[in-house]
Amino acid sequence: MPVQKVNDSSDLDAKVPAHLQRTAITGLTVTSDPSHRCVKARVVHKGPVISCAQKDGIEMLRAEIREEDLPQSTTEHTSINVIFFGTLAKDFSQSVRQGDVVLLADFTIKKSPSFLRDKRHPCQLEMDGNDACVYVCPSAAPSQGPSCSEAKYTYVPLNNLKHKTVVNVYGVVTFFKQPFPSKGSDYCSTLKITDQSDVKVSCSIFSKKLEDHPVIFRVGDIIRLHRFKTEIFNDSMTLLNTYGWSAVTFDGIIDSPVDPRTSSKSFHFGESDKNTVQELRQWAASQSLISNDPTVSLSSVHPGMYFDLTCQLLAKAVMDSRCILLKVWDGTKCEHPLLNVAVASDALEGESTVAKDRMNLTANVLVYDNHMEAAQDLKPGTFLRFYNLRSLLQRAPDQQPDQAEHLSFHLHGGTTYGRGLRSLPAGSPELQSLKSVLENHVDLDEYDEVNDGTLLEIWYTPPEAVDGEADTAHSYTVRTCEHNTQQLTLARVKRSTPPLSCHVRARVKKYHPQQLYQCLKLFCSKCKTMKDVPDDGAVAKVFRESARENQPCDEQWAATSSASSREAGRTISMHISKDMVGQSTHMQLIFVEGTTLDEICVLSRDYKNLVPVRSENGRMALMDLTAPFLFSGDKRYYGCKRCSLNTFENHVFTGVETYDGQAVAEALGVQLMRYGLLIQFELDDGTDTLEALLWENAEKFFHVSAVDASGSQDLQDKIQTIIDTIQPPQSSLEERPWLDLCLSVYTVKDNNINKVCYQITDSEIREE
DNA sequence: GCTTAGGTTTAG
Repeated sequence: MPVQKVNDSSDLDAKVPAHLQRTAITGLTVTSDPSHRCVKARVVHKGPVISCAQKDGIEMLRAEIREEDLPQSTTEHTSINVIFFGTLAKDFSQSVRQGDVVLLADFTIKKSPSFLRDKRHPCQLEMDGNDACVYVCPSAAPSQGPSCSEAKYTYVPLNNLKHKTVVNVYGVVTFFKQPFPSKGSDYCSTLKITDQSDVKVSCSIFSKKLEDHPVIFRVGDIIRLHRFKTEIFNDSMTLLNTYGWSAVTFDGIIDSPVDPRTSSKSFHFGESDKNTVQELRQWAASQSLISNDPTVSLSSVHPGMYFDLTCQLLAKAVMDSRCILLKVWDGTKCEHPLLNVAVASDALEGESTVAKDRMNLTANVLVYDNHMEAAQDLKPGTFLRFYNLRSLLQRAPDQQPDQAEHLSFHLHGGTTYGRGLRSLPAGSPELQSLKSVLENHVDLDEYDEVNDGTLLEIWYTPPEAVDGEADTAHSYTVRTCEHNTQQLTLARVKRSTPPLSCHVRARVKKYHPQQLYQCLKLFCSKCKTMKDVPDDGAVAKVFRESARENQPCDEQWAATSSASSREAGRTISMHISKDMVGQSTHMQLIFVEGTTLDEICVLSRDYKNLVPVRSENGRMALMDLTAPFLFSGDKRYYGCKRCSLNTFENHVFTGVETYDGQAVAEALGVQLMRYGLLIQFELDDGTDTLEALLWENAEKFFHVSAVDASGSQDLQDKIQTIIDTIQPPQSSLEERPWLDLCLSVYTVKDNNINKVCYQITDSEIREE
């Protein structure tokens, strides 16, 4: 039943239903039977509508009413607190002003929890929206309070606080701790605020509900406190929240929108508040408290610092009962190598950080003890801020003494210096610059995709027993990774869930291809096509077909010389750009037409860079891309048939000192296919066997460049020699050397079926 | 229902 209005105080008496009996406030006791009673009194205080923490956030409002028709002698317990709940609280807030006379019926009588403090009345009245009824007679004299329905608040400057009063204040936060569990029943926020008076006041806020605590992001935020009581502690004025309190915060950035941050559903906020906030922002900007901001980006972190870090969560993992790992970034590159922390892949929640790890962008933050509670709730993608984060140089357990130490980050237990963390809403104005930095890194995801063969996540698990010999015997390979992961048996690796990275020690049981020249592959980084290097028979056929019935082409830009071949009717032509005439043959890019494969091979002994071409309606065109598009000394460069445009746009290479496959490919509209080495090893460590690819890491593994190997028998022999060492012909498995390998376990989609693959990464042949 | 904290560094 809503609040009902009457025009005159005497009408209130008329409204009293016949069955109700008017009762004096002074006479109310806890044992009074409330039924059939009503009270009539003047509203002397009306509080704001607040949400009641103890009653599941139900709206409530507290008012104080005073009995007026009293004998002179009566002075005790003349006023009483009334609590309105639910819709009645809101209705009362809107319809009743301080100074109005009200008639209340169908209340319940409870013991007053604040009687010892306010000495008002041993009881309080509680009015529930469903049953209770309120009649109000608006006061004729508006002088009792402001004309608006909301009470107007006055704010006391911090240098004018008087002991034992309840006040409203505004201030700039100069220190704060995130809410932490007190030794009592509540969470406690402690903060220090200041204002234009330059007086600093400490403040403690107790509340069971975390969400009721002030939402402070950084020093410099503006805070408004309502109904805080003043107390002297250690000769200093302090503020403590008291019944009906509220806290509202704003960011301290000048000219940013004045957006109140609060969990309170109903709070007063008007034009004068806006002004106060803006004045405090202006004043704070001139104070040193802002310039002492401890916020630091990853790019300027140094070892041993305590600092605040604003960042985005990429992934997280619980390490043990007292530690949780948060992998974060802020888009800036750290000057010091960053420590990667070992994690069980099935315990890691969030995206892969491989690409960012490689670029030294991922900070691994170990969050301890009391901070785990806040860290556990964070979802990957969330923006967050660490307060009083510690950076330390650390040596990874398997790290060589001569390698640079890595930077680790610890959010130690405890709350001193405001140590803690909290999430930041994505729309927060102070996140805008961070977000634009992160957006500049979108290409990283593509990078990740290209390198999906090394979806490296670090694996941590107690090692299984590996047989003694394997543990200590000399290894023919050495791992070059810097992460710290335990060595696993192959059996354990096969039981694991990808993606993960691990260390294994195994022998080569078999390898494929047995004909090693077949391990040389061509790979298109654009469409990911991989193919064998065409054999000479196939290439020779393309040359023969192009040369047949070929009429030399005629291009304005080219100087051409032609000669008859041994075969009747076939002309061999060589074209060079006219502005290159007279240059050394090593500096010239020569377009060759009408030759056989054998002939261009002979020519390439004397001419460094040859592009085989044919004529198409008199114009120069590239040959079918089964053939190389460039012969450069011993090397042949191939283009991707799918991705090349063959635009032949820029045949002019003026001033180019050296040609490489990439530069020529770009000029001709060809998508270069890169050389790679691909070998599959069947590994065996006695517990199990598995097929591991050597692909992305193959050049490092053999210390051989694939493109160089393509034109060098010596380098191909070198690869053969290495293979013959790790798997000597006719040897038994036991005779073969052990290999220490870093292994990446990942899945690929093959015909829509997820297939687990193993790839050897970060491992090299030991060069004695 | 009352108390809690009251800034000042973990030690992984």
